[in-house]
Amino acid sequence: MTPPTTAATRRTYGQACPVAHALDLVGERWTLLVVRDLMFGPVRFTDLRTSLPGLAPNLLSDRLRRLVAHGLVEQVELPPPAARTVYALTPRGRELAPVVHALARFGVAEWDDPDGDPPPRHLLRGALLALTAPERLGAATWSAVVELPDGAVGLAVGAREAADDPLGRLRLSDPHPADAPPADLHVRTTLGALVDLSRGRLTPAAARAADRLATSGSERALDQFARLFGWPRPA
Amino acid sequence: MTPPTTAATRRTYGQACPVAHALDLVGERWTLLVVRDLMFGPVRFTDLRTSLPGLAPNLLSDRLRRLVAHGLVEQVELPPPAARTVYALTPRGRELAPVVHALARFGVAEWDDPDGDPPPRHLLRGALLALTAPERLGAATWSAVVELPDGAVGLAVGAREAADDPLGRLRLSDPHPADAPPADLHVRTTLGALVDLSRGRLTPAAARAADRLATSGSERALDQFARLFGWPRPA
DNA sequence: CCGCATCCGTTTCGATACTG
DNA sequence: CAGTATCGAAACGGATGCGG
Repeated sequence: MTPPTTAATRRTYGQACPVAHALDLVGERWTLLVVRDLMFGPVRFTDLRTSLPGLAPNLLSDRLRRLVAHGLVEQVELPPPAARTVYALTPRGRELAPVVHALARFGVAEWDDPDGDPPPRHLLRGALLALTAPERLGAATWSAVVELPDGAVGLAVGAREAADDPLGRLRLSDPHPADAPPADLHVRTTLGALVDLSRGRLTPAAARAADRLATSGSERALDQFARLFGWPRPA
Repeated sequence: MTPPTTAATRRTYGQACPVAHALDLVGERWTLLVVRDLMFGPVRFTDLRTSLPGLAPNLLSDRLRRLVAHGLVEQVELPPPAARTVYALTPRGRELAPVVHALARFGVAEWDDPDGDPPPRHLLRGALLALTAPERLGAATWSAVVELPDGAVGLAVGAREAADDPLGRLRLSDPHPADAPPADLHVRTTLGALVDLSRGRLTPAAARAADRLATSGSERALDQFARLFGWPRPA
């Protein structure tokens, strides 16, 4: 009596609802983590394997195939001198940036002890991004270098949205390019301090006193930085 | 030879990443749709069953239990005169609003023929919300009634965030309360027209000419409404 | 009727092995 | 390096049942 299940039965919510439709595309296990790892630029199959331990290769294969089929990801063939094919987000795929960012901001609220349990290097930019609230960006343009124990990340705020960047005016680079123009601001701190600051559990003054924060450079840029990361105002 | 898998292995990503952690909490199948249906207020178990056809009761049970365990949902016992228990988002659970909203905005971009395949009534507010871009809200406060073929939805923009509302300054009510103060603006249209307008595939003038849009009331409120829903400017 | 718990066939996942 | 093939273990989906 089993209805023949025409093999077309890929599990779908099939509701006339935008949320349900979005989850039909990216709601499966691992899919949004794959998108996360494509968010900062093209990567190879193997890069994804190492950045997503626990994801079996057949599943990664399946997820990528499905993302490609839905037009969110494309396979790009590189010129022969080097590694063959990379996966990259399409413009439509980049529209998932707000989804990933919203998840990151939600998840970061319960992130305890980021210093004791630091993310692998390739997640550094994402961790920083999760602490920012881009809607609080002022009109100014500025740049900064954030020096964390694991390395330095560059941060630049442009005047307008960069078309090729999923993140709008914000641009993160890891590692910070050595030949970049000098940044307006240098911040030396730890992820844990940034988390505590953004939650208002720590004031900049207290962080400095505890040697968890040191800054140098433009005062104005620091002001913007503090706003972007939600630091408590000195009042 | 099966490794004993200490039974503690509930599938978790276990990555030191805010996105992965968020998905550990709400990444399972159905979970975010349950949250979506709690977003506009408390509902009963049975309400969820009817608003989520295809979700088996044991799974709904499981999802709710898990959400409660994580502090995102709470079970509220109602006074005896009526239906017993309802499920409601906790303040922490309401912080998922940006996630659901981001998914809705992503999903709505591929929503074709909303008039031919209209969402069930309880999703009307969500469908409207998916078409808005709250970051484009001006400072003004105003209210409107949107009359769709399936019913009228009230929309009110407050001066400040309402603490008990996940949506910030935006407040949607369905059905539009008959005893509410008169709205600044009346909009009679269809979901399909709103979608086309927000995608810039239709101008307000063309929509009026085709009898897909009729408005009355405050010009200023209409201006705000058009901005909020991303209508193309007459220019 | 409401709020689930139980049972069971089907689908998906996860680990490992293997191939161009 | 970039995947495919295989197979046991979970998770899911549907039906049914049962106490309050």
